[in-house]
Amino acid sequence: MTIPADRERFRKFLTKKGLRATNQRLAIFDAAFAQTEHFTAEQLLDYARIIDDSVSRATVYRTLPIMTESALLREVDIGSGEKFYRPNREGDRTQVAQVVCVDCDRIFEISAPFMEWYGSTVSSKLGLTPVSQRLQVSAYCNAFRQTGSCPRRG
Amino acid sequence: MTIPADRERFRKFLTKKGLRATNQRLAIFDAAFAQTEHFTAEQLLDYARIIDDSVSRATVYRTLPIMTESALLREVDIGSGEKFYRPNREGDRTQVAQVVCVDCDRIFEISAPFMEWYGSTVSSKLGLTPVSQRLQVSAYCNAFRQTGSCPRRG
DNA sequence: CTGCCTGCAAACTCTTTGCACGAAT
DNA sequence: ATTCGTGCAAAGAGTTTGCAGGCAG
Repeated sequence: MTIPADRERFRKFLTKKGLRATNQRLAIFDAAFAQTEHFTAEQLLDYARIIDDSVSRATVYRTLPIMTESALLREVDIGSGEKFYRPNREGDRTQVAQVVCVDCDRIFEISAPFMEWYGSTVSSKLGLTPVSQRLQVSAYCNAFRQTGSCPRRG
Repeated sequence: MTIPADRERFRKFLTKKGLRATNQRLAIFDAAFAQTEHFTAEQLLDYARIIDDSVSRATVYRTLPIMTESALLREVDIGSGEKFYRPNREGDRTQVAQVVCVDCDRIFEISAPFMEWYGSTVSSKLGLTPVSQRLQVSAYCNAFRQTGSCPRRG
Protein backbone atom coordinates (compact mmCIF):
# COMPACT_ATOMS: atom_id res chain seq x y z
CA MET A 1 0.00 0.00 0.00
CA THR A 2 2.98 2.26 0.59
CA ILE A 3 3.73 4.25 -2.51
CA PRO A 4 7.52 4.59 -2.89
CA ALA A 5 7.13 8.12 -4.24
CA ASP A 6 5.50 9.15 -0.97
CA ARG A 7 8.25 7.59 1.11
CA GLU A 8 10.73 9.47 -1.01
CA ARG A 9 8.80 12.69 -0.33
CA PHE A 10 9.18 11.98 3.37
CA ARG A 11 12.92 11.33 3.12
CA LYS A 12 13.36 14.53 1.14
CA PHE A 13 11.39 16.54 3.62
CA LEU A 14 13.47 15.16 6.48
CA THR A 15 16.75 15.91 4.76
CA LYS A 16 15.69 19.40 3.77
CA LYS A 17 14.73 20.18 7.35
CA GLY A 18 17.97 18.72 8.66
CA LEU A 19 16.09 15.89 10.36
CA ARG A 20 17.34 12.33 10.49
CA ALA A 21 15.75 9.40 8.72
CA THR A 22 15.59 7.07 11.70
CA ASN A 23 14.17 3.56 11.63
CA GLN A 24 11.37 4.64 13.93
CA ARG A 25 10.29 7.52 11.73
CA LEU A 26 10.33 5.31 8.66
CA ALA A 27 8.36 2.60 10.46
CA ILE A 28 5.77 5.16 11.52
CA PHE A 29 5.62 6.46 7.99
CA ASP A 30 5.14 3.00 6.51
CA ALA A 31 2.49 2.15 9.09
CA ALA A 32 0.59 5.34 8.30
CA PHE A 33 0.69 4.76 4.58
CA ALA A 34 -0.47 1.18 4.94
CA GLN A 35 -3.82 2.56 6.15
CA THR A 36 -6.76 3.21 3.91
CA GLU A 37 -8.98 4.63 6.64
CA HIS A 38 -8.58 7.30 9.29
CA PHE A 39 -6.56 6.30 12.32
CA THR A 40 -5.62 7.71 15.71
CA ALA A 41 -2.19 8.24 17.23
CA GLU A 42 -2.72 5.19 19.42
CA GLN A 43 -3.65 2.99 16.48
CA LEU A 44 -0.66 4.26 14.55
CA LEU A 45 1.53 3.24 17.49
CA ASP A 46 0.19 -0.31 17.28
CA TYR A 47 0.65 -0.50 13.52
CA ALA A 48 4.15 0.94 13.68
CA ARG A 49 5.18 -1.51 16.39
CA ILE A 50 4.36 -4.42 14.11
CA ILE A 51 7.01 -3.08 11.75
CA ASP A 52 9.47 -2.00 14.44
CA ASP A 53 8.65 -2.92 18.01
CA SER A 54 11.04 -0.33 19.40
CA VAL A 55 8.70 2.51 18.38
CA SER A 56 7.40 4.40 21.37
CA ARG A 57 4.31 6.48 21.96
CA ALA A 58 6.44 9.59 22.38
CA THR A 59 8.03 9.16 18.98
CA VAL A 60 4.67 8.69 17.33
CA TYR A 61 3.46 11.93 18.88
CA ARG A 62 6.67 13.66 17.89
CA THR A 63 6.52 12.37 14.33
CA LEU A 64 2.89 13.18 13.63
CA PRO A 65 3.45 16.97 13.43
CA ILE A 66 6.40 16.38 11.11
CA MET A 67 4.23 14.37 8.76
CA THR A 68 1.34 16.81 8.81
CA GLU A 69 3.71 19.75 8.20
CA SER A 70 5.12 17.98 5.20
CA ALA A 71 1.54 17.46 4.00
CA LEU A 72 2.06 13.69 3.96
CA LEU A 73 -0.69 13.30 6.51
CA ARG A 74 -3.97 15.12 6.86
CA GLU A 75 -5.12 15.83 10.40
CA VAL A 76 -8.84 15.54 11.06
CA ASP A 77 -10.22 16.86 14.30
CA ILE A 78 -13.87 16.01 14.71
CA GLY A 79 -13.95 17.31 18.26
CA SER A 80 -14.08 13.93 19.92
CA GLY A 81 -11.07 14.23 22.18
CA GLU A 82 -8.67 12.41 19.94
CA LYS A 83 -7.41 13.47 16.55
CA PHE A 84 -7.59 11.37 13.43
CA TYR A 85 -5.08 11.14 10.63
CA ARG A 86 -5.11 9.96 7.08
CA PRO A 87 -2.45 9.56 4.45
CA ASN A 88 -2.41 12.30 1.87
CA ARG A 89 -1.26 10.40 -1.15
CA GLU A 90 0.86 11.94 -3.82
CA GLY A 91 -0.72 14.93 -5.46
CA ASP A 92 -3.77 15.08 -3.15
CA ARG A 93 -4.52 18.74 -2.76
CA THR A 94 -8.29 18.79 -2.95
CA GLN A 95 -10.25 20.56 -0.26
CA VAL A 96 -12.40 18.01 1.52
CA ALA A 97 -15.22 18.10 3.99
CA GLN A 98 -15.89 15.31 6.48
CA VAL A 99 -19.17 13.62 7.12
CA VAL A 100 -19.05 11.85 10.47
CA CYS A 101 -21.63 9.13 11.09
CA VAL A 102 -22.64 9.16 14.74
CA ASP A 103 -23.82 5.53 14.46
CA CYS A 104 -20.95 3.99 12.49
CA ASP A 105 -18.27 6.31 13.84
CA ARG A 106 -16.99 6.37 10.31
CA ILE A 107 -15.58 9.45 8.64
CA PHE A 108 -16.44 9.99 5.00
CA GLU A 109 -14.54 12.54 2.99
CA ILE A 110 -16.24 14.59 0.35
CA SER A 111 -14.67 17.01 -2.04
CA ALA A 112 -15.73 20.58 -1.21
CA PRO A 113 -13.76 22.96 -3.40
CA PHE A 114 -16.01 25.92 -2.56
CA MET A 115 -14.62 25.90 0.97
CA GLU A 116 -11.49 27.63 -0.21
CA TRP A 117 -13.49 30.32 -1.97
CA TYR A 118 -15.65 30.82 1.11
CA GLY A 119 -12.60 31.05 3.35
CA SER A 120 -10.94 33.78 1.36
CA THR A 121 -14.12 35.77 0.78
CA VAL A 122 -15.00 35.82 4.43
CA SER A 123 -11.45 36.38 5.63
CA SER A 124 -10.78 39.35 3.39
CA LYS A 125 -13.88 41.07 4.72
CA LEU A 126 -12.29 40.88 8.16
CA GLY A 127 -8.85 41.96 7.03
CA LEU A 128 -7.51 38.44 7.43
CA THR A 129 -5.73 35.97 5.21
CA PRO A 130 -7.03 32.40 5.32
CA VAL A 131 -4.74 29.64 6.51
CA SER A 132 -7.08 26.68 6.34
CA GLN A 133 -10.72 25.77 6.55
CA ARG A 134 -12.71 22.79 7.62
CA LEU A 135 -16.26 21.76 7.09
CA GLN A 136 -17.75 18.91 9.02
CA VAL A 137 -21.19 17.41 8.92
CA SER A 138 -22.31 15.07 11.63
CA ALA A 139 -25.13 12.76 10.64
CA TYR A 140 -26.86 9.55 11.61
CA CYS A 141 -27.34 6.43 9.54
CA ASN A 142 -30.87 5.90 8.20
CA ALA A 143 -30.41 2.16 7.71
CA PHE A 144 -29.06 1.71 11.22
CA ARG A 145 -31.92 3.62 12.79
CA GLN A 146 -34.46 1.52 10.90
CA THR A 147 -32.95 -1.95 10.79
CA GLY A 148 -30.53 -1.78 13.70
CA SER A 149 -27.51 -2.49 11.56
CA CYS A 150 -25.30 -0.28 9.49
CA PRO A 151 -24.77 -1.66 5.99
CA ARG A 152 -21.33 -0.12 5.94
CA ARG A 153 -20.00 -2.41 8.58
CA GLY A 154 -22.52 -5.24 8.64
CA MET B 1 -27.44 41.71 29.63
CA THR B 2 -29.52 38.75 30.73
CA ILE B 3 -32.74 38.60 28.78
CA PRO B 4 -35.53 37.41 31.07
CA ALA B 5 -37.16 35.50 28.23
CA ASP B 6 -34.02 33.39 27.92
CA ARG B 7 -33.89 32.69 31.63
CA GLU B 8 -37.51 31.60 31.38
CA ARG B 9 -36.58 29.28 28.53
CA PHE B 10 -33.99 27.72 30.80
CA ARG B 11 -36.44 27.27 33.69
CA LYS B 12 -38.95 25.71 31.34
CA PHE B 13 -36.40 23.36 29.89
CA LEU B 14 -35.35 22.27 33.37
CA THR B 15 -38.90 21.66 34.50
CA LYS B 16 -39.83 19.76 31.38
CA LYS B 17 -36.84 17.47 31.81
CA GLY B 18 -37.61 16.96 35.49
CA LEU B 19 -34.46 18.82 36.48
CA ARG B 20 -34.26 21.18 39.43
CA ALA B 21 -33.76 24.92 39.19
CA THR B 22 -30.93 25.20 41.70
CA ASN B 23 -29.18 28.41 42.64
CA GLN B 24 -25.99 27.14 41.08
CA ARG B 25 -27.60 26.36 37.74
CA LEU B 26 -29.26 29.76 37.66
CA ALA B 27 -26.01 31.52 38.57
CA ILE B 28 -24.22 29.68 35.78
CA PHE B 29 -26.97 30.61 33.40
CA ASP B 30 -26.84 34.28 34.37
CA ALA B 31 -23.06 34.34 34.10
CA ALA B 32 -23.21 32.80 30.63
CA PHE B 33 -25.80 35.25 29.39
CA ALA B 34 -23.87 38.23 30.72
CA GLN B 35 -21.19 37.45 28.12
CA THR B 36 -21.03 38.99 24.70
CA GLU B 37 -18.00 37.02 23.54
CA HIS B 38 -17.03 33.37 23.50
CA PHE B 39 -15.92 31.93 26.81
CA THR B 40 -14.43 28.71 28.16
CA ALA B 41 -15.70 26.47 30.95
CA GLU B 42 -13.02 27.85 33.25
CA GLN B 43 -13.98 31.45 32.54
CA LEU B 44 -17.62 30.62 33.09
CA LEU B 45 -16.67 29.19 36.48
CA ASP B 46 -15.04 32.51 37.42
CA TYR B 47 -17.99 34.54 36.22
CA ALA B 48 -20.54 32.32 37.94
CA ARG B 49 -18.64 32.47 41.23
CA ILE B 50 -19.00 36.24 41.27
CA ILE B 51 -22.74 35.69 41.36
CA ASP B 52 -22.70 32.67 43.66
CA ASP B 53 -19.36 31.68 45.15
CA SER B 54 -20.59 28.21 46.00
CA VAL B 55 -20.53 27.20 42.33
CA SER B 56 -18.01 24.46 41.67
CA ARG B 57 -16.12 23.43 38.57
CA ALA B 58 -17.98 20.13 38.53
CA THR B 59 -21.34 21.83 38.39
CA VAL B 60 -20.24 24.09 35.57
CA TYR B 61 -19.15 21.05 33.59
CA ARG B 62 -22.39 19.29 34.44
CA THR B 63 -24.51 22.27 33.49
CA LEU B 64 -22.87 23.07 30.18
CA PRO B 65 -24.32 20.01 28.38
CA ILE B 66 -27.76 20.87 29.76
CA MET B 67 -27.54 24.36 28.33
CA THR B 68 -26.24 23.25 24.96
CA GLU B 69 -28.94 20.58 24.72
CA SER B 70 -31.56 23.18 25.37
CA ALA B 71 -29.98 25.30 22.63
CA LEU B 72 -29.39 28.13 25.09
CA LEU B 73 -25.67 27.85 24.47
CA ARG B 74 -23.77 27.17 21.32
CA GLU B 75 -20.67 25.04 21.66
CA VAL B 76 -17.71 25.99 19.50
CA ASP B 77 -14.83 23.57 19.22
CA ILE B 78 -11.95 25.05 17.28
CA GLY B 79 -9.71 22.10 18.05
CA SER B 80 -7.53 23.92 20.57
CA GLY B 81 -7.94 21.61 23.53
CA GLU B 82 -10.64 23.55 25.26
CA LYS B 83 -14.15 24.21 24.07
CA PHE B 84 -15.75 27.62 23.74
CA TYR B 85 -19.33 28.59 24.42
CA ARG B 86 -21.54 31.46 23.49
CA PRO B 87 -25.06 32.45 24.45
CA ASN B 88 -27.64 31.67 21.82
CA ARG B 89 -30.09 34.48 22.39
CA GLU B 90 -33.79 34.12 21.89
CA GLY B 91 -34.69 33.21 18.36
CA ASP B 92 -31.11 32.68 17.17
CA ARG B 93 -31.29 29.81 14.74
CA THR B 94 -29.00 30.98 12.00
CA GLN B 95 -26.29 28.67 10.80
CA VAL B 96 -22.93 30.30 11.47
CA ALA B 97 -19.35 29.65 10.50
CA GLN B 98 -16.42 30.64 12.66
CA VAL B 99 -13.35 32.54 11.54
CA VAL B 100 -10.57 32.04 14.05
CA CYS B 101 -7.71 34.53 13.98
CA VAL B 102 -4.46 32.77 14.82
CA ASP B 103 -2.89 36.08 15.88
CA CYS B 104 -5.75 37.61 17.90
CA ASP B 105 -7.15 34.32 19.14
CA ARG B 106 -10.51 35.86 18.47
CA ILE B 107 -13.46 33.99 17.07
CA PHE B 108 -15.64 35.81 14.55
CA GLU B 109 -19.01 34.39 13.63
CA ILE B 110 -20.34 34.72 10.13
CA SER B 111 -23.72 33.67 8.87
CA ALA B 112 -23.40 30.72 6.52
CA PRO B 113 -26.90 29.54 5.63
CA PHE B 114 -25.66 27.36 2.75
CA MET B 115 -24.07 25.02 5.31
CA GLU B 116 -27.40 23.45 6.06
CA TRP B 117 -28.08 22.86 2.40
CA TYR B 118 -24.64 21.35 1.92
CA GLY B 119 -25.07 19.11 4.93
CA SER B 120 -28.30 17.60 3.75
CA THR B 121 -27.22 17.23 0.13
CA VAL B 122 -24.06 15.41 1.06
CA SER B 123 -25.67 13.33 3.80
CA SER B 124 -28.51 12.06 1.67
CA LYS B 125 -26.02 10.83 -0.92
CA LEU B 126 -24.55 8.60 1.80
CA GLY B 127 -27.90 7.45 3.17
CA LEU B 128 -27.48 9.62 6.24
CA THR B 129 -29.55 12.30 7.92
CA PRO B 130 -27.64 15.41 9.00
CA VAL B 131 -27.52 16.29 12.68
CA SER B 132 -25.32 19.36 12.58
CA GLN B 133 -22.57 20.98 10.57
CA ARG B 134 -19.72 23.26 11.27
CA LEU B 135 -17.50 25.35 9.09
CA GLN B 136 -14.36 26.94 10.45
CA VAL B 137 -11.82 29.12 8.77
CA SER B 138 -8.53 29.76 10.46
CA ALA B 139 -6.76 32.89 9.29
CA TYR B 140 -4.07 35.34 10.24
CA CYS B 141 -4.37 39.09 10.73
CA ASN B 142 -2.90 41.22 7.94
CA ALA B 143 -2.51 44.30 10.13
CA PHE B 144 -0.78 42.32 12.84
CA ARG B 145 1.68 40.75 10.42
CA GLN B 146 2.54 44.15 8.97
CA THR B 147 2.43 46.52 11.93
CA GLY B 148 2.91 44.13 14.81
CA SER B 149 -0.36 45.01 16.45
CA CYS B 150 -3.88 43.81 15.88
CA PRO B 151 -6.35 46.70 15.52
CA ARG B 152 -9.02 44.58 17.10
CA ARG B 153 -7.35 44.57 20.46
CA GLY B 154 -4.93 47.47 20.23
C1' DC C 1 -39.17 13.57 53.17
C1' DT C 2 -37.21 11.77 48.96
C1' DG C 3 -33.92 11.68 45.78
C1' DC C 4 -31.85 14.82 42.59
C1' DC C 5 -27.69 18.05 43.01
C1' DT C 6 -23.82 19.55 44.96
C1' DG C 7 -18.64 20.25 46.17
C1' DC C 8 -14.50 17.96 46.69
C1' DA C 9 -10.88 15.49 45.06
C1' DA C 10 -9.37 11.74 42.62
C1' DA C 11 -9.54 9.61 38.17
C1' DC C 12 -9.34 9.72 33.22
C1' DT C 13 -7.89 10.59 28.36
C1' DC C 14 -5.01 12.38 25.22
C1' DT C 15 -0.82 14.64 24.53
C1' DT C 16 3.60 16.80 25.84
C1' DT C 17 8.08 17.00 28.10
C1' DG C 18 12.69 16.19 30.93
C1' DC C 19 16.24 13.23 31.12
C1' DA C 20 20.01 10.16 30.12
C1' DC C 21 21.11 6.80 26.71
C1' DG C 22 21.68 5.45 21.73
C1' DA C 23 22.22 5.87 16.90
C1' DA C 24 22.46 8.68 12.25
C1' DT C 25 25.47 11.55 9.78
C1' DA D 1 32.68 12.32 17.26
C1' DT D 2 28.74 15.16 17.52
C1' DT D 3 24.33 15.99 17.80
C1' DC D 4 19.86 14.77 17.15
C1' DG D 5 16.51 11.29 18.29
C1' DT D 6 14.83 7.97 21.35
C1' DG D 7 12.24 5.38 25.24
C1' DC D 8 10.60 5.82 29.62
C1' DA D 9 7.86 7.71 32.90
C1' DA D 10 6.09 11.69 34.89
C1' DA D 11 3.66 15.89 34.07
C1' DG D 12 -0.02 18.61 31.94
C1' DA D 13 -4.50 20.29 30.35
C1' DG D 14 -9.20 19.77 30.09
C1' DT D 15 -12.94 17.15 31.49
C1' DT D 16 -15.46 13.45 34.04
C1' DT D 17 -16.90 10.80 38.04
C1' DG D 18 -17.65 8.49 42.93
C1' DC D 19 -19.04 9.71 47.16
C1' DA D 20 -21.27 11.59 51.24
C1' DG D 21 -23.88 15.36 52.55
C1' DG D 22 -27.47 19.25 51.19
C1' DC D 23 -31.44 21.40 49.36
C1' DA D 24 -35.48 21.67 45.84
C1' DG D 25 -39.93 19.98 45.11
